[in-house]
Amino acid sequence: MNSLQERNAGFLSDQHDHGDCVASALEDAIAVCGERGVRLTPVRRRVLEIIWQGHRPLGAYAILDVLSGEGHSPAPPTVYRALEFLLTQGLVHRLSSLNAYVGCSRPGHPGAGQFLLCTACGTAAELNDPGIERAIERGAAAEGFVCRDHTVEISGLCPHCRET
Amino acid sequence: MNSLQERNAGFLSDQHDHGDCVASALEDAIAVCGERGVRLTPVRRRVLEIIWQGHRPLGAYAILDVLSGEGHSPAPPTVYRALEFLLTQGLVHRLSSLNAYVGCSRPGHPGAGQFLLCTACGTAAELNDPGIERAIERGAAAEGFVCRDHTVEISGLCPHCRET
DNA sequence: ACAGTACAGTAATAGTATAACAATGCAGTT
DNA sequence: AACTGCATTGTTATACTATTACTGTACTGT
Repeated sequence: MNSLQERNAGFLSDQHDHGDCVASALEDAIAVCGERGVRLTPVRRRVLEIIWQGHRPLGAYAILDVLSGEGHSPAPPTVYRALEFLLTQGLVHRLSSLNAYVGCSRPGHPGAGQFLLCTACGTAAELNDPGIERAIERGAAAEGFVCRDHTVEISGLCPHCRET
Repeated sequence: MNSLQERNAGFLSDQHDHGDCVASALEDAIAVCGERGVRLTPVRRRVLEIIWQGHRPLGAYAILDVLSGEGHSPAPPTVYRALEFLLTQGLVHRLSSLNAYVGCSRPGHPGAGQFLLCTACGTAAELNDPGIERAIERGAAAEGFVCRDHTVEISGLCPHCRET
């Protein structure tokens, strides 16, 4: 199977088996958590799966709704705690311009990534573009600013939607 | 008087007369609104002033608190409507990673800008860095994505705070 | 079995933002 | 000056996002 990174990078084009994509994300998450000695508990795992169901960012309460439809019906803190764990482990990202969460295409790797958000279909694609990162680092350094983290969310039209 | 852009760009260094900076922002706003035939009403003007009181991004409810301390006591929609107007006219920016609002250093110019957010002192500096913008445009184009808008919020330490 | 710790459940509440409708006020016309 | 139309603001209620604080449960190592 291709790496998740390869799969996800190409998902805006048409060769994309999404079933594999979710399964692959989960495998990677299990591996990452195993290496680090942290526990991917059932709730955390289920939240990660739900997020990976689509390439659309999902709000915390949308995740909660899915869980509620499964007899589970947890309260908000349960979901937020799972999200916090997944964020800490680098398994999901938070998109602050949408108040929503999306799977990380390079589980366990450091770095914030950049996101292409289609305003028409709602999909999010992750970039890890060294050119963008360098430009940001330079721009910050020119002001004497030390960069610790960054949020880059680009909204527009994905290849599919720009044609319609 | 220097242009607002010049003043603001240099505000992380030490030559910065903040009184002038607010006055200048207000003058520019009046000019921009005049040219466009839109009305900078008292509420809108006051909200803009409050935002320009500091280079710290301010939440909508913090603005509301300031207004309440002036006998005014408006409800949230009043503030949000003023903010919406100011955003539309390019007089303020919203920082979605902070749910907060900050004055625009190039009132009336198009473009989203990039922000340096100091996690120690809370100041926000705006960049309009063509290098970052080009890198983003390229990264998006490489995925066949049409870029309409972007959010770039860089957190870290400003020149003052990195020394302590 | 036991203690210690991490995890999840639960209830309440804080913080951010908007919908819907009523009232007011300004601009241009008669 | 009175009238009309539209932009603006007031007001109430509510939606949406997130966290605090406290309780209970289950896994880990001894």
